Amino acid sequence: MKWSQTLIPTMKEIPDGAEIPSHILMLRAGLISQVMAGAYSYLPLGWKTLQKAVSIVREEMNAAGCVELHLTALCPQSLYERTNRVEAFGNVLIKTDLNRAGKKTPVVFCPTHEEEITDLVSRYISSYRQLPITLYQIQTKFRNEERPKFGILRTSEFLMKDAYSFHTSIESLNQRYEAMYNAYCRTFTRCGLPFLPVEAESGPIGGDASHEFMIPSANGEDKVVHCPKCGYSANTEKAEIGGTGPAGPDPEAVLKETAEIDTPEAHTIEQVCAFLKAKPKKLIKTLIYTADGTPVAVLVRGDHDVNENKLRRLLGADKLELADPETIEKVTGAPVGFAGPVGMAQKVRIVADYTVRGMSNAIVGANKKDKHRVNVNLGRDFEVETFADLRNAEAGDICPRCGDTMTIKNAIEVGHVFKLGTKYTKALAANYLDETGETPKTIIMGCYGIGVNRIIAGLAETSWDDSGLIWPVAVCPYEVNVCPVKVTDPASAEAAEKLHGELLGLGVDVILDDRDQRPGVKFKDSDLIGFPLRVTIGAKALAEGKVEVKWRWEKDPVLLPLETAAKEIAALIADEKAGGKRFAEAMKKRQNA
RNA sequence: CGGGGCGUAGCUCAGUCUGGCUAGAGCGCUACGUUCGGGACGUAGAGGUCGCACGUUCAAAUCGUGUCGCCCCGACCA
Repeated sequence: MKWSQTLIPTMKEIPDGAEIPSHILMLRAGLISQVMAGAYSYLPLGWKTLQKAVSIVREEMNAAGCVELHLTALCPQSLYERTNRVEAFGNVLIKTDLNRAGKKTPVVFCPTHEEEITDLVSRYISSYRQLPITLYQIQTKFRNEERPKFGILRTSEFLMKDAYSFHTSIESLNQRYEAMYNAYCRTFTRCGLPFLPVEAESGPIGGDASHEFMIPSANGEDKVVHCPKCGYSANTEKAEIGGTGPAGPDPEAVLKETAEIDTPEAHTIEQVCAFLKAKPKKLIKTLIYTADGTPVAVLVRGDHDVNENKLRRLLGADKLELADPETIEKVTGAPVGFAGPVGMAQKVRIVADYTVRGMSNAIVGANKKDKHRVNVNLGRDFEVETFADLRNAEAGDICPRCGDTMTIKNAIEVGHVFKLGTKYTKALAANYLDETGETPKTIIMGCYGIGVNRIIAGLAETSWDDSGLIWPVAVCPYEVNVCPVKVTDPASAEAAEKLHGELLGLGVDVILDDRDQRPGVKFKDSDLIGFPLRVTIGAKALAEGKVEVKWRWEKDPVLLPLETAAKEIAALIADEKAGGKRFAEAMKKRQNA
């Protein structure tokens, strides 16, 4: 490809509104262009890069024995009603009506495809002989994000590889799950991404049934808990906290007289702290939940957050939600914001996080409007039915596996593997007959997603320097940029054309910067876009029959003889494309620096 | 949905507080010339309903009300 014949609108300045590296650099390098909040067009360079990620994903899926198909992006809403997901998705689901002959058909833009694929399977698969099977597609997904942000990291329209496996047994599902897990590791490794598989909240089957693949990055929206010693990694919804916390309050602590005090208009932790000049750590947060309709009081330390998944498990509840204001008023006798555990045990069950056991002279709501109670102590002033790990993990918490201290870092989620069980197959009657040919059985299902755009965004977010982006050969706009310093010099132009042609013939993805621009402009653009390899053709070296070859992440070029340059470059590229070792090493160096 | 910020040339922005002549700069773009190994220079040009609507005023980019859009923080996120 010749530069002058494609569209590469690079920018010198930081576009208004872009704040994080991947967003700024992808816009500046002319890879993407914003259409509206949460929707970006892929320009030629961006599209090429994305397609390379798509190819790697496809190759690995095929190698793992998955079968590609293509479902529709539009789907009748009735299908989502059968799985109750119109309500579950709520505002995230983008709905519209098809108007045909004056009759309206409600349809949705698919935010995912469990419904469609399961419906398909229910119609075409009916025998154990057809199972197991794993079907996948690479499709645009639509989700009405309340707040799209960070360029292409969070958009309303995005490309997803979604795979679904169907089984007759848990063993078969487990096998497939492991195969997919490994395929994901290979995929992200090939893409040059520094990924971290973490345990995620598991589905109805329980156990280690779900993993997310994360790219550690300061601008990631998710938080992962990581133990540097044993490698335990989990997202914050899932992360267990080691140990059972303190056995009781500090024995040295002097238990003070409890008292009720006025705290007018202070109904948040923040307001109470400001009013009493106390730290959130001194407060016990009392939250009223309803578990399958029954109210329950949950206590955590003021600076902690309740983990609803842990709470749900402890209570064994199907439906768990924060109680509405009327229920809270009925249970506590006070408006929202003044709940406390004193005297509440008679009314509802009280459960508490382990940390609460170690608190003394705490501040709690007084169950009266505009009143709190200070110097409250466990055992003397209130009782708790059950202590458990009920909060989100924090940096410094104890690792549940090895007992060491854990850290927390931000990360971008690029993939998710999940054991679904029979949630959708049951709802959509996807059944099969086994060897006995008797009662139909429900198919067991797994699902596996990769956010393909996020592979690109993840690379752009983690791989750049002051001059611009730095792509690995496996995922890049063009592998080689042939850059004649002066196109008006016939010898240079001719040599560049020749090399460009030879590289094309050798299967190298090459672009020729044939623009009549000053060298500075061409070099800056080349670095900004981040082509892995640049071949500079200048008059001086050319006079000796040489060209300069430089990796984007290296400082100095290497001189190669023009006659053999094409072959040598093609070999270099093939080698780096297969292993990505040079890129990985350079990335490690940058991260350490 | 709450809080904050911003809409002026293709891009980045000044001008708005304190209303007033033909609305500006840099980059980019067009033409010509000089340049040519890390974002050159000169000359001449093209390019704007100042987001939109209504209002106040002799007069609105500037003031008021409304509305639309974009960005950030928070809430939400199978």
